[in-house]
Amino acid sequence: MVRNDAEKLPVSAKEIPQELRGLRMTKQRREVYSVLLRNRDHPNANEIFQRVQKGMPTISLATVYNCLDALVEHGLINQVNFDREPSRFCVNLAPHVHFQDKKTGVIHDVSFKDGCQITDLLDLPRGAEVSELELTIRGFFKGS
Amino acid sequence: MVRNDAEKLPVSAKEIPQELRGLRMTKQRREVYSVLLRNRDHPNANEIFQRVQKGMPTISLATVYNCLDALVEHGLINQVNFDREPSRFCVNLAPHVHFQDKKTGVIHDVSFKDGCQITDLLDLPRGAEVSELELTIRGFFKGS
DNA sequence: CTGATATTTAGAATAATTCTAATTAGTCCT
DNA sequence: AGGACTAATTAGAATTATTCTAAATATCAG
Repeated sequence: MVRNDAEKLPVSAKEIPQELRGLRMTKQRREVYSVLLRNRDHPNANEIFQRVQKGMPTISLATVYNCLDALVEHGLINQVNFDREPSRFCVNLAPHVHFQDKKTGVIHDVSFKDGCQITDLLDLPRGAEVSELELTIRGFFKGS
Repeated sequence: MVRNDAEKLPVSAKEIPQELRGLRMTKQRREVYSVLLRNRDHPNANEIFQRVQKGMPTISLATVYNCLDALVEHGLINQVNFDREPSRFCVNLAPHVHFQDKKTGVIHDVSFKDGCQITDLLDLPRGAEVSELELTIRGFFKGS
């Protein structure tokens, strides 16, 4: 699910304060979060674990999962699922969806054209109120 | 991923021919498929297994997975993923997306308003050609 | 019928994630 | 600062959906 959020993001580890949205920024959470800020390629938990280990060799994979959960819970990151692949994580809080290049596996953030609401296109059942929406797209790049 | 497909569906087991879209209809595949036709509540593999077992007590869970794979491969059913929950399966081949009621867990098929293309609303990267698209929505029903 | 191929089966294996219980770190008093 | 609470981290075990393996069975082509 992707949230709509106008708040300014830290761009580097140094800008991450002691506490963010009520979440205590422990050393481990800061490290996980800053790995996501540094390289926005939608890594999965294991990839994040490997990257964090470089600067913090004693961290455990369980902690990475705990940190990711906490960051997701507090709305600092989004969890992205493509089918049943391992979940990926994303710091982009602006409303967007995901396009995966089937050739390279690379995931692109895709934003909405101005003033567009996906739900306007749908025949939602009467009375249905949307609280989470996830759109994932796969495809190729023309002539590649 | 949900396909666009105007072909008429069998409504019951009796109508399922020997072969469908090049897929040999073995006893097990027919049974799995007819369970999906009978009760269109988006069951997962294990639920399908339990239902099929009633009429075919010797079937194995691995076979249910094999049959579901074959049916998906041949475009007879769709696989539906909500986050990291077990995959669910759906015989509705018309273009549609899924809305899950967070209160009851019930999944509703949601169709598009006439002439609407989701991808028209998106700023897709230059040259991107969509081949699969999955949209899942969760929410509540007003006043419930 | 006979051999070739495809499917089914039971059970083991895999892999992402979660859980458990013990340790460590951080916070809040006074 | 010291002591008591609480929260977070850790290693490793457990869980669970799914896939794999190898043997048995069914189906098809000639």
